[in-house]
Amino acid sequence: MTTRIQRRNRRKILDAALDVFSAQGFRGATLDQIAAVAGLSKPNLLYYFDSKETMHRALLDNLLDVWLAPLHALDPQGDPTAEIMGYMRRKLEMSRDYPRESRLFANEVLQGAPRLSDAIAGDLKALVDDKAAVIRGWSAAGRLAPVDPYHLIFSIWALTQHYADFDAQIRLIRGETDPLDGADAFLETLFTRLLTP
Amino acid sequence: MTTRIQRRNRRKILDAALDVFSAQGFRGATLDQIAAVAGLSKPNLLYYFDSKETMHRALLDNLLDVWLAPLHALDPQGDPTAEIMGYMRRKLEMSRDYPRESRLFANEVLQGAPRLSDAIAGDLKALVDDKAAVIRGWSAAGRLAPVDPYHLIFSIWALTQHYADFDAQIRLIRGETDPLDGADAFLETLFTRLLTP
DNA sequence: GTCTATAGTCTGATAGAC
DNA sequence: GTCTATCAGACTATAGAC
Repeated sequence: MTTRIQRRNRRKILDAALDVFSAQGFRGATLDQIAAVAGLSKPNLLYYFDSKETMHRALLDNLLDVWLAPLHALDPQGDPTAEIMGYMRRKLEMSRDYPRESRLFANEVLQGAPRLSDAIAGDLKALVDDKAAVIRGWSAAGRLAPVDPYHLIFSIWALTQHYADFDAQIRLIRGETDPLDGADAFLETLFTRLLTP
Repeated sequence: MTTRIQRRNRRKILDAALDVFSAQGFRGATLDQIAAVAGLSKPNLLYYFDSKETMHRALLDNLLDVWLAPLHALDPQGDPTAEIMGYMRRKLEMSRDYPRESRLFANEVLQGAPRLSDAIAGDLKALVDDKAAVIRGWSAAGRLAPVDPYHLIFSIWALTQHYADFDAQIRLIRGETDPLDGADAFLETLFTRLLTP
């Protein structure tokens, strides 16, 4: 039996954990920091989650569905250029709306994906292989410029996630300007020129 | 007076430290790991470097010169497209030849650039502002397609560093294929199409 | 210069009162 | 359910023999 208070506390803890894990990585984060952000005591955190590891796992499990959704939505029946541009736009929106999730993911992969290799080699690889075949078909039919579908997908990841993951650097270089200001127009031009047959 | 043995040991330690810091981040790394990789005892590490922090600093200081060199080499007198393509190629080579350095840098920036903000807001910003002005001039003169110079530079960083920083993910998706296989041809096409007036 | 031993601190997790 | 107190292990750094 789960009460309303329990659900609320679990959510508060996971939100604080996302704050800290995404900013410090798994080993860099401490339960003290998470407890402080959540406004709860350290033992209280461990009443809701068995361990630091469990907390982190819960975040990654939540993350993966959200992370795969935009690519999942790429429709083989749609217009090729419009579908890929739409995918790019959705990924850029995710960098704007969920920068912490992007950095949580980046921290993991950067450190060799120790807790994500199963998910990446499983669900993510299957999804990418599937959509890569669709894109290859579009190119072969002349409906899209000939491009390597894997590098195309990687380039969308790299360009959109960069704005969340390297936010600190971009801010220091651009000063007052919002890091994402002009990014959509730039990426729109970049991919339109690449994809038009 | 610095002996040959001292120089050799310092180099061995820094190489081991780069291995571990780039793979685990600053807090994730331990002196035990670095000592094991270097083949020295933990107190011996601290004979050559005052602290873990000092070791990390030494790596970052070395890194910055190497990191800025490719953009520094972008020549205002050269052919616009050739200069930018050359810069992109040099950055991609750095991802191939110095992936650990790329990940060391990525780890730092991802965690808010706590130890790099001065260098980024100083030397790096000055260099980027300088080269951005050059690129803007080229576009205004019609020698290059009109592009936002900052986003152009960010896109080169994002696309080239992605192959080093997200290497684990790319390997899991591509299997046997070398992550960088086909990357040069893809990026060549992408930027040629973007930059041609 | 390099080692073993260890001091002192931080951190994840548990015990037990309320 | 939530807290204070605390344990056990890991970690950075130092002391001191050789």
